[in-house]
This record gives sequence, structure tokens and C-alpha cells, in this order.
Amino acid sequence: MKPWILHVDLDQFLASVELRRHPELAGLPVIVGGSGDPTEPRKVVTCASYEAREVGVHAGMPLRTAARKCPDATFLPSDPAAYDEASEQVMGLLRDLGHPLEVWGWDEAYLAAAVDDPFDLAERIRTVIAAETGLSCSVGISDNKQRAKVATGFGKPAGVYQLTDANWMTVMGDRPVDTLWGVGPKTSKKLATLGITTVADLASTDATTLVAAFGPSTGLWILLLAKGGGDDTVSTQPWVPRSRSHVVTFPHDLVDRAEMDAAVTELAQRTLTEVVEAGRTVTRVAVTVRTNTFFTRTKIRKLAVAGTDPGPIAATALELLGEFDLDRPIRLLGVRLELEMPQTH
DNA sequence: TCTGGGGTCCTAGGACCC
DNA sequence: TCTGGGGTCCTAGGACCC
Repeated sequence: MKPWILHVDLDQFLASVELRRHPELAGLPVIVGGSGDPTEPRKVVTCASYEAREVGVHAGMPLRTAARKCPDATFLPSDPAAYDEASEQVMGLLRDLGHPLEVWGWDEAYLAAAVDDPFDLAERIRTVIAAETGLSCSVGISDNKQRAKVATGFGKPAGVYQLTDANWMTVMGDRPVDTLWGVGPKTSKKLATLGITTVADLASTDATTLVAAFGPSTGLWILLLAKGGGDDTVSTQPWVPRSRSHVVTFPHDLVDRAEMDAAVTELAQRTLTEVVEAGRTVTRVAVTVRTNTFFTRTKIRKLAVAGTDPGPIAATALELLGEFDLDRPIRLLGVRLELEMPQTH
């Protein structure tokens, strides 16, 4: 029995949760995002149903653009509590299968299973989730997480796909490098300047070339990815967050310093409250500023003493804000609190 | 109808110390 | 008196992901 890794990804997760409680919308374009008002500026699509995707609507698109592309769509507000609950239900069912499970956000998980027939397990997963939750998922089968994740993409929607050494180059060789999970637009562009555009190109590139261009860690990592390799550890340990943050894009740019101070103070307090509720301790405070030209910068400062005292944390956030040139209209402000990690040994 | 929000990890370079 | 090299801490910024 080989140690397989299965990647489970819920199909159009947020839209599916909404369709479950609005069955009359089945088969129609549904768009989740913002407060559900498609005329709301500076709000974007969080999830679009496949019917909406067919006409070009996708996550991250401004709601107003989506409304233009798909005027017949039903726009629904985002309801994180409902998605939390649905996610927990799904992850509980996956855990009950008795294999190690690593949860990856709301709608994804990796499952490690030494079984003879991974397709049988994948179909069982799809059947159980559909029967118990009414939600559809796709499953990728491989022997590491990155390749299993790529496999899921070929299985979507509502399917199962396997990628192994046997079919990796046949399936992936001619595809662009950004088909790999972890290779994005910037890396693709840089690779293109080296004459590397496909997965096969990248896989056959000399390691020293990639190390010279991307550094020893990243260079060797993307080479490994191109060869179909990746990380094969599935951790059942609960994830311990490294940071907690909030940003806000204002409906109208801020020009008044007092309003900026008030916003940063509120963001810091709200974030700190969540950190304290989680029983964590703050080590560093970061403030992000985005101007109306979309120029975005972050300043970060270590606290003299790690802690949860609101006074110094808010004061540090305001100090950092004050170090920016605030002479342009401000579109977005954000506060991130970095957290002390518990000792592991 | 310009471009959300929440995260993680890596790299580069300066300061400082020996 | 023109100048090595290693190590650590810190911040800035880039890149990527969902």
C-alpha cells in the first residue's frame, strides 16, 4: 500500500452553501460578496457560482463589474458564520474517515492514507460529503501536497484526478509554469526572461541557474515542483496563527489626519481584542497604508516588551502611521499584530 | 464603473558585535 | 591608512495563496 495524499477541495464553496439554503437558485448565477449590493463601490466578488463564472465573473472582481457582466445574477452578502459552520461539518466528516487530516482554510484539506485504491477512498469522500452536507467537492490524488492540489484542478468540478510520476510530465510538461502551485505571475515573468516558459522547461533547467536567479531556497523549490515533487507531510496539529490583522478600504478616501488616527486606533483595538480572546501575546505591530494611487507600504515595529497591553500597542500603531507621508488621500489602512509563538519541543 | 480581506514565507540589506 | 569575515537582530519589500 502506497502512502497517498488526497487533496479535498469543496466546489464553489461559498456559493454552494448559499444554494443549499436557497434551493430555488440552483442552476442560476449566484455571486457572493460585500453586503450583497452590486452597486456598492470598492467591494469585490468573494465567490461566484459556475453559472456566473461562465460569463467571466470571478473572485476578486469588483461587484459593479460583475453586475455589468451578469445582470441577472443573484447577489448575496457574505455570511462568514454560515461558512464556518459548513466547513466544520465537512472537516468533521473527513476526520471521521480515520486518516490523518490537515485542514487548509474553509474549503480545503489534505488527507494522508496508505490504501490500495485511492480512487475508492476519493469517491467515498465525495459520496459522504454530498450525502451528509449536500455539498460537492473534488479530490486530487498524489504523493505530495503540491501535486495533489494541482490534480484537484483537473478533477473540478465534482471529480477525481490522479497525478503520479507515471503521468506527470505527459499531463504537465507543456503547460505554463504558473500551473504549478506556488509559481505566480512574477516568477513566471522572470523565468520567461531565462527562456523558461513550460513545466518541462523548468524541470530540465540547471539547479545553479535557478539558485542564481531566485536564491538557494526558492530556486531549488520551484525546480522540485516542476519535477512533480513537493511537501509530503500531513500535520494533524491545529494551526497556530502567526499574526492577526484587519484592513479597511474606505468608501471614500480619508484626507483628515484625525480620521486616520481614529481608524488605526479602532483597527488596533479590534485586532487586539481577538488576539486576547485567543489567549495570544503580541510581539510586533505593523501598519499598512494605501493611497488613492494604490501605492501601498507597511511599517512594522517590535514592541519593547511583548504583551497585550492596549496602551503601548495602540501608541505604536499611531507612531508608525505618523511616519508615513500622509499628504495623499488614503484609500486603505490596516493593522497587523504579530504573535509570540508558543514553545515547541 | 479601476483594483477586498486575511494570511504565510522568503530575501535583501543595514546595524552591531566579535 | 582604507579595511576580512561570520553571526544575529531588525525592518522593508516582494511574492504567493485562498
